[in-house]
Amino acid sequence: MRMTRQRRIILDELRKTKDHPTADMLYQSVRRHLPRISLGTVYRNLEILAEAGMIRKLEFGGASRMRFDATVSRHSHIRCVACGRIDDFPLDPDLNPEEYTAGINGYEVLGYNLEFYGRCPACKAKVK
Amino acid sequence: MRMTRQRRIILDELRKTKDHPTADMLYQSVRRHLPRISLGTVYRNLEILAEAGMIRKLEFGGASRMRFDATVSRHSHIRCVACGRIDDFPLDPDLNPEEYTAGINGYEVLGYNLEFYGRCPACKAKVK
DNA sequence: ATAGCTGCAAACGGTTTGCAAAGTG
DNA sequence: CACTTTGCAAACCGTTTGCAGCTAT
Repeated sequence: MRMTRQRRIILDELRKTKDHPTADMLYQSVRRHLPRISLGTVYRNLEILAEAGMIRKLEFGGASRMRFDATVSRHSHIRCVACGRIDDFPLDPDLNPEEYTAGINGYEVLGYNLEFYGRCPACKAKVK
Repeated sequence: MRMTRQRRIILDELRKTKDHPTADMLYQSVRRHLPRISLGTVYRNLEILAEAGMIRKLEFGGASRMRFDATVSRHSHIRCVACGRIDDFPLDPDLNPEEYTAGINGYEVLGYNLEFYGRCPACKAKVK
C-alpha cells in the first residue's frame, strides 16, 4: 500500500480525535491541510485503511452514517441516545453485559445491544 | 392508530416470517395481497408500527439496509457473515458473551458485538 | 516505468417526502 | 365530516464509481 499525502493526512486526522467521526467530518478537517481533496478520496482511503486493519469502521446500530475509529485494539462503545456522541470504553471478557451498568464514563446506561456473527449451518457446509 | 388494510397486511406478513426481512422484501410479499400498494406506504407503516412498539426495527451493524422483526420480546440475533441470514436466539442475562460460543443454532460463532447506549454526562445534566 | 491513486462529477440505492385523492372512524 | 392515510413520483443523502490525468515507488 502506497502512503500518499492524502492517505497519511487522513490517518493523522483520524488519530488526532477520539470522536469517531463520520467520513464527512474527517473530510472537513483533512481539507484544512489539503484544500483540493475530494470526498470520494476520503471514502476510498478509509476503506483501504480499514481493510489493512489500521483503522476500524463502525456501523453503529441506529446511526445511518458510518463512523471511523483509529483505535483498533479490542474495545467497546457507548453512544448517547440524546446527542449521538460515541465514547470508547474497555471490554472486560469476564463480565456479562448486565454487570457494566455501574456507570460507564459517567454515562447513565440505558441498555445494550449484543449481536453475534458467524457462519450459518448452510454456509458452513458449503465453504468448508 | 387506525388499522388500515395496508397496515394490517404489512403486520400480518411480517408476523408470518422469521426472516427479519428488509422493507423491500416485505413490499414484495404484501404486494401479493395488495398489488397497488407503494413502497413508501410500507416504509411509513413500518415506522409507525415500530413507534407503537408492535414491531422492532433492526439496524444490524454491517448491513446497510434496515430489517424488521415482529418479535418484540427481548432476544438477540446472530448473522451469517457469508449469506447475511439473521436468526433469533434467546439472550441469557447471566451469561457473558464469551460463554455463548458453544454453537448458537448450529452456527459457527466467529465473534460478537457489544455496544451500550445511554445518556452522556452533558445530556444527563441538560435534560434532568 | 507503471501500477496505484487522485479529483471530479455523475450514478447508485435505500429511504423519505409533497401532494392530491381516497378511506377510516 | 374531519382527519389520517394512500399511491405516485420526485427528492434526499450518504456512499460508490468511471474516467483521464497524476504520483509514489
